[in-house]
Amino acid sequence: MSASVRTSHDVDACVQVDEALTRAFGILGKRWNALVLGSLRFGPAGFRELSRAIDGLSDSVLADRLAELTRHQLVHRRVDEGPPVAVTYELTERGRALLPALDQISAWAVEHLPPEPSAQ
Amino acid sequence: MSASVRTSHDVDACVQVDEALTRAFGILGKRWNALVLGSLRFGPAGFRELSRAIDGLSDSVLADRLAELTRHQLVHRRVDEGPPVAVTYELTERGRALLPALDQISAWAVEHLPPEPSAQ
DNA sequence: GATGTTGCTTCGAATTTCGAAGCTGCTACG
DNA sequence: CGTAGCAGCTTCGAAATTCGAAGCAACATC
Repeated sequence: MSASVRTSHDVDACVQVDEALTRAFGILGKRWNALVLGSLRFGPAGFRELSRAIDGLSDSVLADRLAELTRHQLVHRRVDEGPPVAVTYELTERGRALLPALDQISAWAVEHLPPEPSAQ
Repeated sequence: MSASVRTSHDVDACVQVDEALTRAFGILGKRWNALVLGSLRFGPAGFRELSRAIDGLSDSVLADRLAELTRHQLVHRRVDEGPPVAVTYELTERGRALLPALDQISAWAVEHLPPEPSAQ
């Protein structure tokens, strides 16, 4: 192994551990994905509903994010052929499994992250 | 108020709940932040060390991310005036408080997120 | 049939992210 | 001394992403 000087600990070892984290934040690390999942936390919702619920998110990006989350099978796109065709997005089991983690992050923000941009 | 048709539940109510999540993912939702925090999980590390540990992250972005995380007081920048000046980054208490959540996300990825980009 | 709502898509512009290179300060080698 | 190397960044355009506004088809409401 290319063992060079280690100042404190072997950082290279983290790379393995972080592989799962890298995969997770390949999805969650995009600007609105976690918020979309968070908005679906309490039940299914339609496109326009989500668009209004998440402030600052444009339609084009929302469509992109929903497609991505659907592709990763975190949300499911259900089409109800009415006549008034209605599209509903809801979390899959995979998506629901992520909710406890999101709750924990939310709790962390409440406890440790001040509302101001850290200006205090 | 503009109360329109609700298909399933009142999504507007989520906005309040998601405020903490929004704040959290204002930081974690940027492309490398969570990985940087994850790399500091096991102890302090230097700039170059982090640069090599996180594959694909360029120096310019790393500097940006470290500055941001430092501004939010998630990491602490310690300067050891040698003569060989050494800079060390380490998690603050606020940053350490986030680790359990990151571990949970990592565990979720191991259980629910296949290594392939959802192609299975 | 005029207006409004839903579920998107397309467009060009603004913002962000990127990699490569460069710079200072120090050590090590010869 | 001279060259080489490493640490810790900063600067620079180029590429990728994100943005808001507008448009469109299908339907409901007035």
